[in-house]
Amino acid sequence: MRKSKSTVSPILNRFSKFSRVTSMNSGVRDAVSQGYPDKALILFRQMKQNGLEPNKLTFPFIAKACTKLSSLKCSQMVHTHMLKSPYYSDKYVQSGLLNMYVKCDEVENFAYAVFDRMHAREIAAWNAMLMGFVQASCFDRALCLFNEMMVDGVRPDSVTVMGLAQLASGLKDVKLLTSVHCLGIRIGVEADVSVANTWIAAYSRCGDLSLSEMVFNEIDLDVLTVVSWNSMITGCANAGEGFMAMELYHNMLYGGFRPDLSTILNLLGSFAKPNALLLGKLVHSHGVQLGCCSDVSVLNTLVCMYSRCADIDSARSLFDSIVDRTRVSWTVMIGSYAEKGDLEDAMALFHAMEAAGEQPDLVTVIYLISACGQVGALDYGRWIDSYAISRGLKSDIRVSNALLDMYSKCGSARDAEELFSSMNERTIVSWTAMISGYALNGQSGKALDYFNVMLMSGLEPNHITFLAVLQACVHAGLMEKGWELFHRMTELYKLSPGLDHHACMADLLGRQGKLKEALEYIQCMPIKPDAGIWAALLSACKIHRNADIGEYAAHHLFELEPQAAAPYVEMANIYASTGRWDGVASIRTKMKSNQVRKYPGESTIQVDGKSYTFRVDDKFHPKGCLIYEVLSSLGLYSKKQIDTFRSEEFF
DNA sequence: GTAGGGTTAG
Repeated sequence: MRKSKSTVSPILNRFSKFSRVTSMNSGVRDAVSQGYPDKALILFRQMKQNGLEPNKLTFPFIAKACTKLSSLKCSQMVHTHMLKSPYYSDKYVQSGLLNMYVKCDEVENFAYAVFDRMHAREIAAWNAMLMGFVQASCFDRALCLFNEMMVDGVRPDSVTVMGLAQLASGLKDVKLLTSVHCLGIRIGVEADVSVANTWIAAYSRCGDLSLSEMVFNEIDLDVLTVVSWNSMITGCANAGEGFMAMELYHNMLYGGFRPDLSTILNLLGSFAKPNALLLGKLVHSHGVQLGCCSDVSVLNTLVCMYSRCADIDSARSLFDSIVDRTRVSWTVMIGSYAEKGDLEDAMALFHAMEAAGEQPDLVTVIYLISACGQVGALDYGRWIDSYAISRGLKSDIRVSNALLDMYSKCGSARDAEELFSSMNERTIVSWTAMISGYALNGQSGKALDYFNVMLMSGLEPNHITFLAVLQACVHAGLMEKGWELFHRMTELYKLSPGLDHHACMADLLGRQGKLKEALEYIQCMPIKPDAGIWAALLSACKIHRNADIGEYAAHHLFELEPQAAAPYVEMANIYASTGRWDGVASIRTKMKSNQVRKYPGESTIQVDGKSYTFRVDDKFHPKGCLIYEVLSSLGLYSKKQIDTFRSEEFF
C-alpha cells in the first residue's frame, strides 16, 4: 500500500532540512578556516533565503567569520539574526558574539553590553573581554575585570596570562609584567610557546630587552616557532638594535626556519635609520625572494625604510609602483616629505590622496602639522587645524598636541594659548609644548610659570619637559634656576640627562662668561660631547672674546664636522675681535685646504601660502625698499644703509 | 564539528 504523500512529506522534509543545515555548516566552517570569511557570510545569507534555520553550531562559525572581517555592519547584521534564534542564550553563541564585537574595536559599548548580560561566563568570555579592554587601551578597566574574575573564582589560564602580559606592556610596567610572569609559572603555562612569545614582546615593549632575551633563550628548541624569532627580532628593532636583529635573523636562517612576512616587516623596521641602507636593501631582496614584497604592508614599510635612510627617491618610486595603495601607503609617503621639512611635496601628495578617494586620518594630519611647525608655515598650519576640525580629528589629544607644538614653533603664542585653554584634557605633552614654545620665543618667565602650574596639577615632567625649562633658563641667563632644575631632574625625578640637557648647562655657564667652568663641565660629562655642545662653547667664546678656549672648541668641531662652515667663521671672528690677524689668516688657509665654502644664511617666511626667502642684505625682493623702510622705523636698520641700497639702484 | 591566544608598517 502506498503511503499518502501528505503523511511522509513533513518528516522527510525535516530530515532533509536538517542535513542541508549540517552541510551548510560545514561549508561555512571550511570557508572560515580557509581564510574566506566573506564566502562564509554569503553561505549564511543563502541559508536564510532557502528558509533554512541556522542552528547552535552555525552561529559560532559565522561569528568567527565576522571577527576576521572586523566589520561592525556585518557583526550587527549577524547579531540581529542571533536575537531571533532560540540558541541566542547558548554560551558558545554568546562567546562568539562577544568576540565579534571585540574584533570590531567596539569594546566599551557593544562587547561589554554582551558580556554584562551573560548568565554563565566561561573563562573564554572573561579572556575575550580582558583582551578587548587591553587592545582598546582601557587598562584600568582590564585590571578591574581581572579582579572581578578572581572574585568570581575563575581560574586564569594561559590566554589570561597573555592578556595580562599585554596589559603590563601597554602600561610599560615592568614590575607588573614580572608578577604576571610569576603567575604564569605558578599556574604552569610557562612551557606554552605562545605565552613565552607574548612575554618576549611584552618585555621589549617595557624597554627591557635583556629579559626578552632570557625568555627567548629558555624556550625549548622543539617548540621554538617562527613567531618566537619574529618577536625577538621586533624587540631588537624597537630598541634600535639593528645589528642584533640581523644576527638573530642569521641564526634563524641557520636554524632552518623559513622567514615569513612578519619577519621581513620587523627586520625592515630595524633599518629605518640613516646609515642602514645597505642592510635594508639586503632584507628587501630577501623579501622579494620569499615573495613577501607584493604585500602592501611590506611595501609600505619599505617606503618608510628608504625614506628614513635618506633615499627619498627610491621611496617615491616604490610608492608610485604600489597598485593598491592604502591609507597607510599615502601617509608613509606624506610623512617622508614632512619629516624632511618638504611641506610643498607633502601638501601636494595630501591633495592627491584626497583626489584618489582615500581618507586621511589622524596620523596623516599629524605629519602635516609637524611639517608646518618645522618650516614655520602658520597659514597652512591654521588651514590644517580647521581641516582636522571638519574631519572630527581634533578631538584626539595627539592632534591637539601636534597643533600646540606647531603654533609654538611658528611663534604664535596666541593660537597656542587659545587652543590650550580650550582643551578639556591635557597631557604632559600638551604642557611641554607650551613650555618649550615660550622658551623658544624668549618668554622664559611664562615658560617657568607654566612649568610650576603643571607641577601643581600633579603631572610628572619628563626629560623633554626639563629640556624646555632648561632652554628657558639659558635664554634668560638664569644660572641658579638652571642648576636647581637640573638637580631636581636627576635627583628627584631620577631622569638621566641626555646630550641636549648637558648642552644647556654648558651653554648656561658659557654665556655667563664662565668659560673655564663650561669647558671643565664638558670634559667631565658622562657622555661624549657632540658638535652642538662644542658649538655652544665656541659661540660663548665669541661673546666673551676668549681665543684660547675658542681654539680648543673649534679644534673639536673641525674634527667632528670638517665640512661645516660655521665654526671656521666663528673662530675667524674671535681672532679678529682679539686682534689676532695671523689667526684669521690661518683659518682662511684651513678653509681653503679643507675645501669649505660658506653659503650665506637664509630665512624663509610664508605669507598667504607663498614662501619668501631672504639673505643678509637681500636686495632682490620687489618690495625691498618698503621692507627696509619698516626695518629702519623699528630701529633695526640705519637710514644710511638704505641710502646705500638706493644709490645702487636696486629698487 | 563548537570559544579565548602569540609577531604585524605610518
